[in-house]
Amino acid sequence: MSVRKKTTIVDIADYLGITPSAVSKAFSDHPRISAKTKKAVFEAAEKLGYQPNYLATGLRKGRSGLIGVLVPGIHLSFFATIIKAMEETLSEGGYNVIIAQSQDNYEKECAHLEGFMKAQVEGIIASVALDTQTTEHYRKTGMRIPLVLFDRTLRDLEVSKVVVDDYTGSVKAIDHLVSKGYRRIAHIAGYAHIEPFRVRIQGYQETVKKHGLDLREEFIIPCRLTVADGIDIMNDLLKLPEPPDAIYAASDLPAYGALTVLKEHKIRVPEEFGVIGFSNEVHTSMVTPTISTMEQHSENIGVLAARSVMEQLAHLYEGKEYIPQQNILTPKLIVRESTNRE
Amino acid sequence: MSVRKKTTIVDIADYLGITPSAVSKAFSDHPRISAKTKKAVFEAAEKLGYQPNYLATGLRKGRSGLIGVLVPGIHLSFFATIIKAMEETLSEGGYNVIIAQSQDNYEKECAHLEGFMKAQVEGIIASVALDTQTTEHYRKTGMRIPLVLFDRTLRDLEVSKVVVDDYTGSVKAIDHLVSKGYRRIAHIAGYAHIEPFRVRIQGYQETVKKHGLDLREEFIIPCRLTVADGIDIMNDLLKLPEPPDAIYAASDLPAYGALTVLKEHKIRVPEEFGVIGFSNEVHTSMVTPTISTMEQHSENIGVLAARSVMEQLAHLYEGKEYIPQQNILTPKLIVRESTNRE
DNA sequence: TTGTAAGCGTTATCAA
DNA sequence: TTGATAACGCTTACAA
Repeated sequence: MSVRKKTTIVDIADYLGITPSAVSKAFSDHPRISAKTKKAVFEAAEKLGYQPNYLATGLRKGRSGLIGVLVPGIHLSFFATIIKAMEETLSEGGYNVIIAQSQDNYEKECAHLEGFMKAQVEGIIASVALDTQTTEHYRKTGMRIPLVLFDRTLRDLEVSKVVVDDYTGSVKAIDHLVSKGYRRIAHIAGYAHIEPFRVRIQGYQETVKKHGLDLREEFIIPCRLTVADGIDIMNDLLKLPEPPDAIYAASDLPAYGALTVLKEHKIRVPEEFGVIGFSNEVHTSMVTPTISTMEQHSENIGVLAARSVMEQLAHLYEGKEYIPQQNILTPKLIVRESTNRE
Repeated sequence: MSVRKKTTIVDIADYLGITPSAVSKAFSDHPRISAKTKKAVFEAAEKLGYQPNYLATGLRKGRSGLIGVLVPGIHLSFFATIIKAMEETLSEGGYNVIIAQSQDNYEKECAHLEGFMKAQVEGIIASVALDTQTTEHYRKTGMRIPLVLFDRTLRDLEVSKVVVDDYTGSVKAIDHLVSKGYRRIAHIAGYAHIEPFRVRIQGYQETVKKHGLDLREEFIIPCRLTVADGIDIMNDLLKLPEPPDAIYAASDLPAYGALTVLKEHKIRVPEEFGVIGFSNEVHTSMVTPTISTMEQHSENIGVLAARSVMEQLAHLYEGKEYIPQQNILTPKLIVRESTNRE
């Protein structure tokens, strides 16, 4: 743990009897520096254990090489998978990734956004907290540096977005349930102020109507989409005078919760009751019965969002204008046991 | 996306007709600066939308405020949970977290370690890649800045570590299986050059011997601990002239893989065959039958590792020596259906 | 209580 | 082809 001083370009310069500026040029492969000097510099760097100091470079160039990634929480496999892909893509692009979690809390979201700005991140990729009702903080940062929102986006914010086509997702889910003969379909929903959940609800409503089924108020239950929520809601639904015969959950977690309740009540899935989730979380293919769901291509989302910031940055540094882009992925229905009857 | 210039302390100084140094002192709550000036500075900062530039501060103070976290992959819920806790703890301590993934690849591990040094991280928390057979790169970084290894540690590296008592974990797992009457226990193992896996193997061997059961070479199968590995290995085991009647897997992923094979073969779990995993991954409590496992307290690991770097850093900046610490957590047996017979 | 000035490690501009 | 110099934004002795 010795705090021996780091070697700098000055050390290399002294060592070789040249100036720091020559060394700097050698490293950046400046055209007007002799091959001989370059070689000498590289060797000296190796020998002295030189590591460039990104803080200094960043300060001088006005570029930190940092991208901030803000998500509700890393423990959710959906976000974990996306971050994994983002980190890989950004890292290949030469960026370092700094990560923060809002824990679905608005204040934390603001604080971390500020922290990112202080750290001089060049761009931000974010998925908004459930508690967030206002767009101001994102608008402010989006005006200063490239901002890409994914999955949990805000409707009236004109920034680049990477989302799945949630409307189509709902349509596919409901169409599927109906094709399997389910008629009284309830929706365990997310909060409508967050884009994807609003759209999923809308898709659910319109598709249910399309099939001529009646649209019941009590069949749409917004929640925080946890396993516990799924359990509570399913219990409540079963107590209704006319309970549903299927649920479409906006996330796989409450879908699983609902499933456990059905099992407890010895209601056979899929024979008597259908269950479909959203996201294709790992557990959906592991549980019994396996849960039908919508694949969201999380890896893709990560890669696209990462590319999107990097593109914006590239444009910016070339002095070009950058127009916010929408990347919309089509979700894919994955039929598993929980709906596959007949 | 306007690139309007950022406001600096100079802007604030000019605005107030004072000097940048006074502004700087006001922000750092310097004792010898008037309350009036401080107030004026804060108001001006607010008004002008000032954000301190951490690159500049970092360069000047020789502290970046960055901690590097290097893990094999974020998608594994074990690591995701740990990172979640780390980020929260470090963020409370005023640090930003930069994340990188080795993808269990030695070269990537080295590259990211170097990247961290260039980014001037103040400390590093890491869990080593499966492919890593040498300690040199970690030793080198550990000599320059505080390094904390967790879970996947290296034996002959004297740095701070946060691990679970893997030996005890094995003992508890085997004792439990034996108490349930299983006698021919196989071990789906990790690679022995990584500490926790070596120790788990050792614990397995000695406990099996302790119970007077015979220790078969073909009952210890090292692998990369994926679901697929679990499937392949279970298939192979069933082909043995004398197959095992239980498996103890060093991870919950292959444990699940093995389980699917057993189900396919209509071998009843736990009646005819016992399965126990390690880590208490989410899926273990969701699948049928639920899988017995060892709780590793991943959140705790994250918090402890985070605190450990911060402590080392604190000591360092106070000029004190810091002695590497070992944090050893005791794993807890979680009995579920997959072993709970009789 | 505040100002002056140097410096953290790099790079860009200009001059040699 | 290389060197001198200033600057990026901030902190910190030291001076006033």
